[in-house]
Amino acid sequence: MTNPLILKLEQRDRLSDDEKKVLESAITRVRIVEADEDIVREGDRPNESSLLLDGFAARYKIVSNGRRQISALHVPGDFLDLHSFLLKTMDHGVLALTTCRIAAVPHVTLEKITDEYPHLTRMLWLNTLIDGAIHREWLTAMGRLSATAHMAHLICELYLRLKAVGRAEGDMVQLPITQAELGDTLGLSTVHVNRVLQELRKEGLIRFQGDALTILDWERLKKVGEFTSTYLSLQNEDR
Amino acid sequence: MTNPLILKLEQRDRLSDDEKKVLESAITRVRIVEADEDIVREGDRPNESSLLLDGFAARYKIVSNGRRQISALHVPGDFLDLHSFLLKTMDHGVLALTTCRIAAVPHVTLEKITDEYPHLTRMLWLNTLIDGAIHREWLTAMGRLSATAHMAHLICELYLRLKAVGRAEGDMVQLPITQAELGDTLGLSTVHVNRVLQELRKEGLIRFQGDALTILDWERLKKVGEFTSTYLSLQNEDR
DNA sequence: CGTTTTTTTGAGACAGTTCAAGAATGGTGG
DNA sequence: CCACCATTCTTGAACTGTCTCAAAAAAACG
Repeated sequence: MTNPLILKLEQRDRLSDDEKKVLESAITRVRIVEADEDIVREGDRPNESSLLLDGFAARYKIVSNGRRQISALHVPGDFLDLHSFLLKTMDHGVLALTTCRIAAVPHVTLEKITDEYPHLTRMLWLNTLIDGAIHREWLTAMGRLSATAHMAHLICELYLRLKAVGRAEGDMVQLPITQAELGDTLGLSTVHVNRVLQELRKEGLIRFQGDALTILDWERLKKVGEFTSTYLSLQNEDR
Repeated sequence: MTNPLILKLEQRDRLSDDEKKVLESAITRVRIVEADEDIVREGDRPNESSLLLDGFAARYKIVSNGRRQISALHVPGDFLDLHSFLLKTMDHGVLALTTCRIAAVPHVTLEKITDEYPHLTRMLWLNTLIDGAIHREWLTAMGRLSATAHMAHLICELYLRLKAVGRAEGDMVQLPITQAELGDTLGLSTVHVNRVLQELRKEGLIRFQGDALTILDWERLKKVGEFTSTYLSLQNEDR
């Protein structure tokens, strides 16, 4: 099975065989993290970055009253904390939402890549820029969309991101995320998440039973969520 | 007057004289953009990135009902769209909030830097990573803090960012931003922004008359806004 | 100084929250 | 493979933070 990071990057630009080899060999070890365990903790100063090979993970912060905000949801092929290479101190924790298979890429290796492989460096930089673009999109959805639109938007995004790494089966994706976790992502209460999902179901836009999320009406879902995929940079071009 | 970008980066790591020279000479032209004008538009594919030398600017998106969300506020020394170097297509617009002095850095020059100056490349990458860290912090504030706490948080952040590029005079900074713009930043209505500001004033935390924002009680303001500055990466270390 | 923009105030409306409890699911050990 | 326990989902009802609309006061601008 091919490395989902390479799959992800090759969607955005061509990688040379040499670059792919460098990426493959950048991985020192692969570990398993069980659901609900921390992968990295806020305040940590990692000397390696974690690449998600399998499973779902989330970046999160806890605020004073114990409430939690998820600032990113991650699917296979995503780096969970590539930014710790240069930011040094983690400004948030990263949590496994399901059992996760995680590859470690030492920061010394990343430094070497920046010294010797300019194009590959740009591709890794791009990877973090896409994270940023998603953050901006979430900010807009959170600040200016209704709860229902926001949820529709998130579903559109996750569907496309999963599809882009080969994790969609037709209109269906496995999305093992609880409504409480969705609430922490959207900044909503669990109760309201439940009502919003019911609305999307009643409208015939999605089916969501167990972990199986099915898109029933893509066009209308996109419209409800005011979704345009530009920010995901799914275009292949010279970078 | 020294380039505020160099001031900003030197706060995070040492720059060699050579690197500083490269940065200085990366600028092709400087232009003035008047308040309320677009600096870059959503959908643009710029072949240069804009560096803010003077003034205030904002990244924003417009949603269907005409409402606007500001996803970033920029102060001198900030790149407004360094990410367009690799993302290619702008996923948001950038607007001048005041008269702005803007330097253009061609993408071909940035490409050359990534080819030849690894450490400088990492510093530019870092710059975009800090943008991302701010996005995450805003997401948390927006999703899980009260309007008052969110406002206090934003004020703490802007004060520190302005101070970091030498734009604070003691406890005071010039902040020429309207309450409507603050609302678009926080995801609030103008009316509510007004009430929240009154509360912060009544509590003796800030003074805000005209454009002059004064921090009257930093410790208490930080506490109200649940503010910790880690995410701004104000530490000088090897990157 | 008149005009526009921004700030401030009041009052009613509503989207989303909280609390509480019951129903459905899913995983686990015997 | 079933029975049990824990988690997750669902529902109802009261509550509240923030919004909307509208209009006056103040400030900024040319």
